[in-house]
Amino acid sequence: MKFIDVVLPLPLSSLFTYALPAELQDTVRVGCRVVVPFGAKKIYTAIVWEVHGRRPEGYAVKQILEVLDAGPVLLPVQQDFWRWIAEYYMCALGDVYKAALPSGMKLESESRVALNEEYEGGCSLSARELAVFDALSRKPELTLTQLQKICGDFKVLRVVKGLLDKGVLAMREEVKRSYKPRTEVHVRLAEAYFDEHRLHDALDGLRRAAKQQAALLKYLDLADAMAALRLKNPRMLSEVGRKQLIEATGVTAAVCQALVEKGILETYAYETGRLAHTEVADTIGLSPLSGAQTAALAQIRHSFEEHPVCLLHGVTSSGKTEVYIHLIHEMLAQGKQVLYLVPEIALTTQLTERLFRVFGTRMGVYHSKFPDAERVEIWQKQMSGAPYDLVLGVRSSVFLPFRRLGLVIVDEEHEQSYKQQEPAPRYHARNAAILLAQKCGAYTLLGSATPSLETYHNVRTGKYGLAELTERFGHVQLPEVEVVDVKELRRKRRMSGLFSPQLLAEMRAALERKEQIILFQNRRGYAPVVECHTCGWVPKCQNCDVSLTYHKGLNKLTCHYCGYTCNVPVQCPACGEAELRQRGFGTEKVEDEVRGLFPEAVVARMDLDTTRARSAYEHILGDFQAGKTDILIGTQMVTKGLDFDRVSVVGILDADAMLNVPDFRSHERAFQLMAQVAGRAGRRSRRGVVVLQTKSPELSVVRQVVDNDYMGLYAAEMAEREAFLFPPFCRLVYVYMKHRQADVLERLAEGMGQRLRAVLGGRVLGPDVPPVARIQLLYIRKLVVKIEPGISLSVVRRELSRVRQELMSQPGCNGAQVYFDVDPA
DNA sequence: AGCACGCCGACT
DNA sequence: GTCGGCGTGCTC
Repeated sequence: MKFIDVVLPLPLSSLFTYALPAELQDTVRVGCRVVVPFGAKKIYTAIVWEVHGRRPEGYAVKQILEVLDAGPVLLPVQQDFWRWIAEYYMCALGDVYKAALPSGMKLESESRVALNEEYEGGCSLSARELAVFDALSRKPELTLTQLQKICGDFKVLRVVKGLLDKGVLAMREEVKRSYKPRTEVHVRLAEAYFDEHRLHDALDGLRRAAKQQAALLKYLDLADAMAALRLKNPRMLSEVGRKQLIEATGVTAAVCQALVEKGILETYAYETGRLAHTEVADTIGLSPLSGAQTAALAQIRHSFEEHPVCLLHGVTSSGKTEVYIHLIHEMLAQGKQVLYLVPEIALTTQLTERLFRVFGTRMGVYHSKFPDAERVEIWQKQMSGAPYDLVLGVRSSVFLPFRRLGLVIVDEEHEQSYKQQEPAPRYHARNAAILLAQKCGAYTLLGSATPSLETYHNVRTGKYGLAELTERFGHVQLPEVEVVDVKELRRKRRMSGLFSPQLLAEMRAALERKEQIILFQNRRGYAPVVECHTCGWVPKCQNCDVSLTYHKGLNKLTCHYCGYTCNVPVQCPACGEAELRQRGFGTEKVEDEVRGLFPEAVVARMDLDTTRARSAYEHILGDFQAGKTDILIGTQMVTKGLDFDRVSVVGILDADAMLNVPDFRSHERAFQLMAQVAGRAGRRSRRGVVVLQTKSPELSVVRQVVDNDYMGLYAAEMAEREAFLFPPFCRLVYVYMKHRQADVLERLAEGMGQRLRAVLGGRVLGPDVPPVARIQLLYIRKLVVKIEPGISLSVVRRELSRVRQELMSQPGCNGAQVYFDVDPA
């Protein structure tokens, strides 16, 4: 008897054991997907983790229902990788499974209910039961979700159960296959005609049907049929699409249909797949590198001789991409595969097209905005004998299978979007990629103009190698950064709304020269806070502990945490006065003012609100690149990896909004954002200008942005981090606790803090009330655990898990959530 | 995560 | 009295 241990797509850390029916003993292998029953009624797609012969004791083992794959969908190294993620980031293996596979590969069951045909009536039904009965009389079968929608005013499940007991209803579980291969109708010669004589007879018989005869001849031609016929081997026929045949013959579909009805040809479904097959016509070779780029490439190669990880530190617009391309080219020449990671928001057509021109169909793109079916096919292709050699992808593409991984590139390695926040696994794709590469014997190249302190620290301590690009491509100068003291100007009443005279002058000059402008404000909406002029009342979200943001376009107040939306009150509910005023500003207000100040300019705004639609992002960028837009206003979306040749002015409207974030990384992040957006300015012909508006021009970060002084920032920040013990001088684990009731949470958090301090002492700080203390009706508390070097992280993790277990098993903790964020971003 | 079982308030 | 609410614990 054989048994399998499987992973389920649930937040459960243990494996579950199932029995294999005798006929499946040999087909099931580690890494295959199987369908299993779980609990009273659910059915899940599980992954086979181990096949063994040990009968478990203490419970009745269930059998698996189905095997979905002939071979594994997962490589052994990925099993290792999943296990590492689960352990390191302190989550269940099932969480990793959920994040790793595209959802089309995880079928799940859904309950469907219908009237029981054997039911003969006679039961007296309650009003609710009648409602369910009526709904099912009209439709033959409904899912529980559909039924709930129809009978919205009560909990449908309980009623259904009652009716099941009475025999009125029947219920079944249906496994829905969400992934369907894309097919095309193809035609082939029917088997009966696979004989030259019979075929001749058939052709003769079509003498009076010239078009059918022509079509059949055309088919034989397209299918390369003669050789196949001679060797009597139907498998040698080439694939012929029905549409292809009709078009090539120049006839209507009816002609083809007639041949099918005569039984000469037959149709079948041919799986085409969704991935692009077309070879790119103008696949062009590599662009020659500049001297600096060549040197950087040599540094990288050299560095890889000693370190598996190398940082490419290159100023903005220094042409890092071209260096990557040459390196990728070398790797592919060695028969290796390359994974090229980019932040969520940087997957632009610009980059994709450039890579596509060089690597053509050897490259695949893995993006969460693409249809899931496409991601399924990329996964399948990676497991097949002819995988993509290069995958350009976002965070989750570290989970794709690679058999010959030689290099991982993590572009913009400092980007926060590499860290998954919610849900578990809260992994960092850069660090996960480094580990994956290590497991595969591959190299990792990290690229950034503004590396994270952690990475640069690793360079300094000799853990990572370093390559540098210190000049911009084509010797374009870095822009001049002009700092403007907004506080001073306000006092002198010289600000025009959000704009300083300096910024306005630069904008006017740029517009006159037909050059473009980028305005950066890292906050969306019109105003983040609305306030009663008289009593100071502020509208808050009813689910979260945050003020509501005013959106002028919608004329609504919305919560940026839960999406709650309401109308703007006509008068203050606290004091009855009618005058509400706005505090702070977002991109929408910037747009409003710009349109007022420059009515003749073409203005576009790019933030979460204007890029909801799939293609909006590309439209806005495309128009800007084509020069159709004069002024682009945006959040951090405008700071990423784009090269615009016509941008001569960048305005940073409110640096303080970034600098005042209560987080130990706020200055590092503000520097990164400002340096990146400043890097958008600068043309070949003339030096660009950045106007940096702030109320605190004296801050050293501001100085460092002006001087583009990364090393200055690094030194200053490292001193702070060392003095106050923050990464990279220690590791952090945040313990988050959430509960609907504030008092229960308070007790839980205190208990957790005390118990943790008992084992970890002063390394445990808090519990604290985080800046947003309540989200979606859940109150939040946070403990910070600082782990200095030399302390075993695995020991700490074990203690953390133990204490959570202990505390959660105490009564009164019902409904509480406790989770860990390891290496928080 | 779901889902069943089990224990207490407002209704036929 | 029961229907229906939610707290508790298990799922191979």
